Amino acid sequence: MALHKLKRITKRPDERRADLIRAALDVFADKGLDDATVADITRVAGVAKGTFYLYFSSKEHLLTALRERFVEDALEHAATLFERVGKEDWWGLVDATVESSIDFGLQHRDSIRVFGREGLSPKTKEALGVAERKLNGMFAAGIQAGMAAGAFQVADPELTAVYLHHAIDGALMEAILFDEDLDRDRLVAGAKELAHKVLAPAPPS
Amino acid sequence: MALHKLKRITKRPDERRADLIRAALDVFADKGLDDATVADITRVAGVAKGTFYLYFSSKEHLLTALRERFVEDALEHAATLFERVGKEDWWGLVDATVESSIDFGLQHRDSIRVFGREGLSPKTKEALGVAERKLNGMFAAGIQAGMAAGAFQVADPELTAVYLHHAIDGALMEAILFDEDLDRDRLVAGAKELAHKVLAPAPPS
Amino acid sequence: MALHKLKRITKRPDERRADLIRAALDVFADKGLDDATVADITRVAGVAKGTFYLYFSSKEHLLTALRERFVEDALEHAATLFERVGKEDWWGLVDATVESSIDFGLQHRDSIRVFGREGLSPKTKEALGVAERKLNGMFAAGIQAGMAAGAFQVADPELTAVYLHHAIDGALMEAILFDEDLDRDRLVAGAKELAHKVLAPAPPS
Amino acid sequence: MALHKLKRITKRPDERRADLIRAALDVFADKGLDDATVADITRVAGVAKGTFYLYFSSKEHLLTALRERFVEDALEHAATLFERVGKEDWWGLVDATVESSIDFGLQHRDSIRVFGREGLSPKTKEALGVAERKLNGMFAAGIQAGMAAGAFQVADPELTAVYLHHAIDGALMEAILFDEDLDRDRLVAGAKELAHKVLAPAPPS
DNA sequence: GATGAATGAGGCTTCATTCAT
DNA sequence: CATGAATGAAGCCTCATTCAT
Repeated sequence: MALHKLKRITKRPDERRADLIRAALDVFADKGLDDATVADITRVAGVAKGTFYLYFSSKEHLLTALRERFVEDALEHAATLFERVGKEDWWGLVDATVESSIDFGLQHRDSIRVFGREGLSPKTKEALGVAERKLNGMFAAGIQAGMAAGAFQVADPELTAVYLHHAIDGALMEAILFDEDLDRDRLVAGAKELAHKVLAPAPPS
Repeated sequence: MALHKLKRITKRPDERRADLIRAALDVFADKGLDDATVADITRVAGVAKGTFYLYFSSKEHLLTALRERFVEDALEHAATLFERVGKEDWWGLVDATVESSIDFGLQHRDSIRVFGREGLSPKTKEALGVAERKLNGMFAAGIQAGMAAGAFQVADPELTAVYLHHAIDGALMEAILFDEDLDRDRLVAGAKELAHKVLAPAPPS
Repeated sequence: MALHKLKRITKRPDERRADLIRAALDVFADKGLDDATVADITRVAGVAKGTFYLYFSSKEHLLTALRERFVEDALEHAATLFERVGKEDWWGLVDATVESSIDFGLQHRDSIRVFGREGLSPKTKEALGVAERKLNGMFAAGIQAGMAAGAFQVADPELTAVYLHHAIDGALMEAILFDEDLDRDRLVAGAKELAHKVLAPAPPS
Repeated sequence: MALHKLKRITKRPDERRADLIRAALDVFADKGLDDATVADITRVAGVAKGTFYLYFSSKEHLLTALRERFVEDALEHAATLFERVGKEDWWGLVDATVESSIDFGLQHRDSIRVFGREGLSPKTKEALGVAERKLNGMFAAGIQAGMAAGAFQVADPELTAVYLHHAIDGALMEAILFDEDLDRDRLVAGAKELAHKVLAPAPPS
């Protein structure tokens, strides 16, 4: 009678869940949010299709979970940086922010691959747009603080925050997506130079 | 109540085709490439589903056609700018390039909404990646020419091209996608300032 | 205003109709009844799609027309042969029947290609089945007449008619469908030999 | 009244697969290869439409599977017969071959109904044509062996194989398709008589 | 917990037929 | 008479989700 269903490994729920998330990130990065199927994910995770629904109530919920985790991480990271505003040397802060942002991106390449790309698609506009705006707000506030302190000088702090953010983010994403072996240090050095030039007060000319 | 069968209207093929392209761009921008259905497009275009296939052999082919048209336009636009390199005042050229790029983006908001967003997704990576690289190459070449002429000074011209490109592109896209009423002039002024600061030789300090 | 719709040739209705029938036979033979589209037919016939419906009220009707014409021809051909029964030498009649049948098939290869093949499919079962039975009946009657006259001798005249009919028909069809250059004389000689052996009285042993 | 959602029944894959094949053969026989829809098949099999694709990747693949199975069976059957060539009494062999062929056809009436009919249509020409030719080759070889042994005598062994094959096959198919109650023994007796007469050496006359 | 067979809504595409020009 | 753009029903196939084991 016994059909000998071999492999029927039971794992701790959080492990299983982690497996599935890892697999999902993999597959999403590889095929895109829409082309990735639940079957793809479970295959990569090495579980049966039904198992997916033991951990996530739908594909959409998994996405939301992933997105939220990523957004939280990003905001937390930004908050950590922001806390240092005013407490230390402005240019050191700029360097630290730039470097830390790039490293944050590199540490989260998986999520970046997924959300950076389709982060602006209609479905996720709302979700990520808000976070994006918060980030921009924090950076803009930092710039303004630096201006108030006489360290920086830009005509339009908010817009500058947006430009710097997209410069670094966009380049990072391009590097992650296309460069097989991207040069982290080159990226960092370039971004620092960029930020310095942009934020520096105009020479007395 | 019944708004059925509003009598069949025949149009010249190029008009119908244009209708469909307009509708497609609309719908794609609205729902995203994958969530947009052929039925959505034909509904917006005011034709029957079968009519779509009189003009495009598949949803995929329409996408390709749209993408190619957009890429061609963008490359042509860049080529036009590039032709002016070396023939005129460098800073005037920078301003013109920045302004023209933003205006190009605004004129093509529809395509930007569609391709800017999902332009880096796995399915279109190949297609748009190549064009992106060409654009970057042209901008980098322009920067190098300016450096050779002693007008600009940057440590890493290629990377600078990438950063500037993404700064302007990203900000433009964000503006197009989120700002109900985006301020073109503010965007242009900010981008000019950005480019000037980034490309200007360091002051003798 | 005038769009200069060039080619708008008007032909005599019967010519047009003949063109369409020729084209249809071609296309049906080439792609099969179901895979052949009305568009295929009109393209081959060199007319617009709408024109088809000026001459046939539907694809089905065209098929019916074709089928009927073919069946009529076949029955008439058989009737002609049958009229000679009893009026002449039995073996000469056999030879003439065999030869004439093969030649009839070769002259109608187009129809054979179409109807021989799908003639037994559910849709046409009724239509061609009846004709087939009539033909068999006539051949069987001929054989019985020959037996009554002492010329032939078979155990089961009806079944023999069926066997002979399929032998010749099947081989002919196979030749038409697969043999690039089928040897009509070889086919005829073989069929005559076959018929003679089958109908000849058993030797006194 | 409502016969909806009769609770989902899970079966062993091979059973389900067999159900679907049975249903497919039924439906194909009933409506023809092209007019049969996947929905027809699943309705007869008593499953949802999607279930079909759990077992066959497309309608076309199912057809291929069915066809291959049938061709294999037929070739194997012929091979079995052919092995006996030369090892036993020639006329006994003829009788056995004829009888076995008819019985094979009757056992496979389902497939015959489907493939016999549309076996020569353009789409399957290639697939079945090759097998047909192989079969003919084997029968021709058998006849030639019998001639070499002095048992048979025909002018054109290859052509004779073709004629005999089509005589029996065609009659069998006609019987299967049209005769509600076909008389197997009559068919066998007639075919034996036919084969004997055709293969027998001419009387010294 | 885990499995994977089963489901069915919904998307893409074809093509016989219609109809305004 | 002739055209060919337009229609929409109908077929194939995918995949998120459910459920019996």
